[in-house]
This record gives sequence, structure tokens and C-alpha cells, in this order.
Amino acid sequence: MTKRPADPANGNAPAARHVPMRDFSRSLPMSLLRAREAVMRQFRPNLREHGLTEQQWRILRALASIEAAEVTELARTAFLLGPSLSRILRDLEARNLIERKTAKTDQRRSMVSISKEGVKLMALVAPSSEAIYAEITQRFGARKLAELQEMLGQLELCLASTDASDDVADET
Amino acid sequence: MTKRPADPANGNAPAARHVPMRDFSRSLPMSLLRAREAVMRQFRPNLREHGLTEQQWRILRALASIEAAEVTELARTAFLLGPSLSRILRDLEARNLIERKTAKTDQRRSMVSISKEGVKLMALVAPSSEAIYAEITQRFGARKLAELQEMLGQLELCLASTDASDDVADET
DNA sequence: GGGAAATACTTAACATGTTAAGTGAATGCG
DNA sequence: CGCATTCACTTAACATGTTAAGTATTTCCC
Repeated sequence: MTKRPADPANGNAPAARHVPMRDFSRSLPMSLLRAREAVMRQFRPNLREHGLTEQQWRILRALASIEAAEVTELARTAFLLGPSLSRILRDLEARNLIERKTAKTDQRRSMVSISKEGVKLMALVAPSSEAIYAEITQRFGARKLAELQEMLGQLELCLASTDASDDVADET
Repeated sequence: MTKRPADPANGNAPAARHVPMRDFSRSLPMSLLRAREAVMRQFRPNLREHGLTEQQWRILRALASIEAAEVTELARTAFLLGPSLSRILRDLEARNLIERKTAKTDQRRSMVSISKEGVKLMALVAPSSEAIYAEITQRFGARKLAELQEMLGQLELCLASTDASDDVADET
């Protein structure tokens, strides 16, 4: 009952190419996604060996550099949304990698900090991580990498202004 | 060495800065993540208005350009993992946006194609999407955008070769 | 002072990312 | 032919992305 797959002529044939668009594989979002995945593929195995996900690692790194932070601040630093962060902090706390205590001046806020165990784990993971980063830098070229990051920053910046105008613009 | 001045003493304060690492916010993965998020933030509202997620849209776009494809091929094109694709195809089929039929030469393979309704939906979404892309291009600069994409492609390429060394199990 | 509004999270619900295991259909090879 | 292996895909299980709603606390303002 099935028709030959190579036969383009079937009654209700779902036509393609009816909607003209740029070449899909060359869209900016895809380029960014693929590049990032190529990079993360280098790091994930190392993190996984230590039972850490990419996001958990981001949080630990962020905490290691800022001593202690409120959840909202941490979300901004680690570039995570509140709900994701909430869940991850719950898990990291259960694993004793972080510590929390509610701020005395404002019971709504909770201060998060990395624990001794967390620091120990970081010390275990960081060397390989740095080595991998160095390898990437060498392969791609340090100067080129800096250029790329500069452009990425500019892209982010030039689009961020759009959001502001979105929020402010028409309230019809 | 790194002594913190004048901070409210908190008993067993977990020390930070014990693990030296690059500045977190300037890591390549973060740069790529933020840039991509900045870009996608521009597109998501439009997609959402039509009940489409980013990934569903990727699949429709991929299908529109290649007429019909096996699931594995589609996964590669839309840059999705098999399990994600499996779920999404199930949902898109339930919404009659795509069609499937098992290849008669190989019952394991199923050919996926976009439906008439799918094409109609694309025609509805594509104009805004293209307009947004044009806006981004104008803001950032067409030449610069091309440069950026070129660099992203090179990055992907120079890291892809690393994976090959992972697959050293020579399969001839 | 006291209630409305804002703030700082947390939960909930659904969709996807990610890895591992499962299922049914071809293939390779004795 | 028979059967282990491979292949194409699907399910399962857990973690995160994303938006909306909920909760507790604080601030604003009369």
C-alpha cells in the first residue's frame, strides 16, 4: 500500500520549497548552537566523571569567584533562570557542595556560598577543565578566539538594546 | 594572600577563590550561550504566537527544504538528538503538521515530510521571522555577521577533528 | 499602623537535552 | 538456513529550559 519513496507524485503530496527562507543550516542561531555544542562536547566528559552537569559546574564556578551571593544575583552570573537555579541549588545543597542561610536583614533573601567540599571538588575538576580550554585556545588560535569573543559580546550588546525598546515601546 | 577585608563574620565561612580559574563570564561557552540567547530572544515571541517552539520550528524548516527525510537524517539537519526528535515528531504528527510513512524497502526507516498544514503554518510564520533576521543583520552589520559565522564554522571544524581521536576504534 | 503592591524566591507544568536501555527489522556469516 | 550483530528508531529516566502561578516577606503610602 505504500508508494515508492523516490516517487514524487503522490496525490496529497506535501509540497516543499513553498516557503522561501534562508538556507537553514546557515542561520545565525544554528551557527551559534553548533559552535557551542562543539565546545561543550570537549568539556562534558570531564565534568561527567565527577558527577557534575554543565549547569552545576557553572554555579560552582560562579560561587567560587564571588564568595557568597543571593540567588537572583547568582542566576544572573551563571546565566540560569530562577526555576532552574532553584532546583539545582536544592540538589547541590543535598550533596553538601553549597551552603545557604537566609539573610538576617531580609528573610526573603538567601545567601548562597560554596562549601569546603565544593571547593575540594572544584580543585579536582578545574585542572582538566583548564587544560581542555588551553587545547581549544591553541587549536583555534588565541588571537582569533579573542576576536570571536569580542564579536559575540558586540552581538549580545546590539541585541540587548532591542529588548529595552520592546518593553518600553507600544503599550497599545 | 586573598584575604577579604571587613566582611561580617559568618562562623564557618566557606572560603572562596581557592581554585584559580579564568574569569567565568569570559569563558567561550558562556559567550556563545549568551549570544545565542540574545538572538533567540528576538525570535521566540513570534514563534510562540503560533504555538511553535524553537525546535519544532527547526524541524519544519528542515523539512521544507529537503522534501522528505529519514528520522536520522532529519536529526542531523535540525541538530537534534534522536530522543528529542522522536518526541517532537510524535507531537507534530498529532497536530497534522507533518506526515510519516515507513519506507517499504526497509521497515525500520520512516520517511518524514511536511504536510499541507505545515506548509501553511510556515507561510504564516516565515515573514516575521525573516523580518527579525533582517533587523538583526542590519543592527549588527551584514559583513560582520558573515565574518562571525565564518569564525563559528571554523571553530566547529577545528574541534570536530578532536572528536575523531575519541573514535580511535578504527572501524574499517 | 495597615493593606495594597512590590520583591525574592519556589512550585508547577510542559518541552527539550542527555544518556542508557529497549524493540523490531535488516545483515553478515558460519 | 540460523543466529548473533548491527541498524533505525523509540522509551525511559533524569536534569534543565521556559513560562505561569504560588508563597512568604518587605516596602510603599495613606
